Amino acid sequence: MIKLTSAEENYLKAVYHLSEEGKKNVSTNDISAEMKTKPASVSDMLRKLSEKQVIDYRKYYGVNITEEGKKYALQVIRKHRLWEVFLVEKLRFAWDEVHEVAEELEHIKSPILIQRLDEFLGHPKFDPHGDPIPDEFGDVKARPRLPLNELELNDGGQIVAVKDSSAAFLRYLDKVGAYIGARIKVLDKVEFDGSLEILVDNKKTLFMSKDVAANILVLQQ
Amino acid sequence: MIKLTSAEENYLKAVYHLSEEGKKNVSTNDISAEMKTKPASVSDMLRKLSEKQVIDYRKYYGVNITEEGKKYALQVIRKHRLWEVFLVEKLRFAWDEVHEVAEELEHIKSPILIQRLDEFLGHPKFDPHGDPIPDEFGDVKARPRLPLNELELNDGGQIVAVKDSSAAFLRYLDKVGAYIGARIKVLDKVEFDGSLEILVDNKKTLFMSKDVAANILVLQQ
DNA sequence: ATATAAATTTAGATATGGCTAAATAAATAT
DNA sequence: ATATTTATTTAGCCATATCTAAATTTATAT
Ligand SMILES: [Mn+2]
Ligand SMILES: [Mn+2]
Ligand SMILES: [Mn+2]
Ligand SMILES: [Mn+2]
Repeated sequence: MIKLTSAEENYLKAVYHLSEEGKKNVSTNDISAEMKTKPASVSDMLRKLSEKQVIDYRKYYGVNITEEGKKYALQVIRKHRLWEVFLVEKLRFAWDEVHEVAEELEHIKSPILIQRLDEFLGHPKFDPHGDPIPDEFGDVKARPRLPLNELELNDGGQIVAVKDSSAAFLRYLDKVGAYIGARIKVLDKVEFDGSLEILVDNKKTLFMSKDVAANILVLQQ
Repeated sequence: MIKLTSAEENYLKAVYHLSEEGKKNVSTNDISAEMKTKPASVSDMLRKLSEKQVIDYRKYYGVNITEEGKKYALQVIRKHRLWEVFLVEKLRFAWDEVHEVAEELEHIKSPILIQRLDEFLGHPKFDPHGDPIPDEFGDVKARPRLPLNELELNDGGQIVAVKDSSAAFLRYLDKVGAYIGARIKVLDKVEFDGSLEILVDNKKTLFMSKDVAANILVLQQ
């Protein structure tokens, strides 16, 4: 069992997330952008992660996460999302306030702590942003979901997650009344700029840009 | 508002605790023992804490915590003890399992987190080891308490805290059935070695060494 | 095919926090 | 009063994690 520092865990998580977005060889620059550090720092870290065999690294050609690496990444993600649930469900945090704190809490090293927290929360399956919580073995129950902007005219569905978890985006959703669980229907798609008119809960309509819609994930129904 | 690193917070807490034990000028070696680091590392850290004005430091003559330093130390202690309560009350940790995890959790930086945690726990006044939890202003409600070995023959009282919070000591107390809240009475004091015979909850008697008794704090009644 | 641009890595610096060994100051004993 | 012991500090080293600037490799355009 290798040990990872908090910084290593953060980088590994970034590599995992970027890998999930389809990319085969995750690039130094992509990681640098994700981590808000300089490419030079990334190169250094990749060497370390490679030595610990949680990533496959070929200089100049990007990295791929290993099976072993995935396990570690998924445990950190599990902790992150369980803590987010705790903050929202038990401490009445808003969903736009949890990310940064969870970013710290996810590094607390205590197997019993996370097991008990999971129990205490009633084994939640999704975090406040609709993202699935891996189980203790790293298994993830993925729901089929697609960006709202990819729905066709008159398609209906339910908001199940957000892609962007930034406070700015989440507060915007709060303001316009979009939330996880909301039933939606596409009333109009503007050809010119891809913006949409959406019916929410059969009650009110909502106009949103394509950019906003692309960050709202729906289960088509 | 200065910022302290986790390491600085740990050292400052150590200085605070040693100061509370009466000592005027806390020595480098005492801190070194408390922190389980080498005296050379302590000297280095004292310079840093002194620059941040949370301690008064005169080389070779030991340190004293400043008023400003006390405030910071008490906030870390507050967080430590609140997390301990959380672990025991909500996550069913045993009182001998919480210290190390709280040692990490106490460094999470989020004012709202600790305020909400306090609320969630119902504003507890004492931690699982009977130690008082400072309020948000750093005020501590101290209970009068003295080591059990200082009680006289036939004196009675109630266990209100433990001095040593090590797992070994706490598990020993569990084993013999001593706990916080227990009513006790001194049935015998052995002159030879200072060991005691104690009546617990008017039910069973208990023999303990002077060393053990010195780490049990009672409210005399 | 070569020149240029972009991406990436390396080199060298800084900051934190730890260590050992050597130097120095203070305390103690003769 | 001086020598010895103990406590403390300083110097120099290592590891982690970041940075900037320079070097190098790969990709792109002409
Ligand atoms: Mn993190
Ligand atoms: Mn989330
Ligand atoms: Mn700590
Ligand atoms: Mn405690």
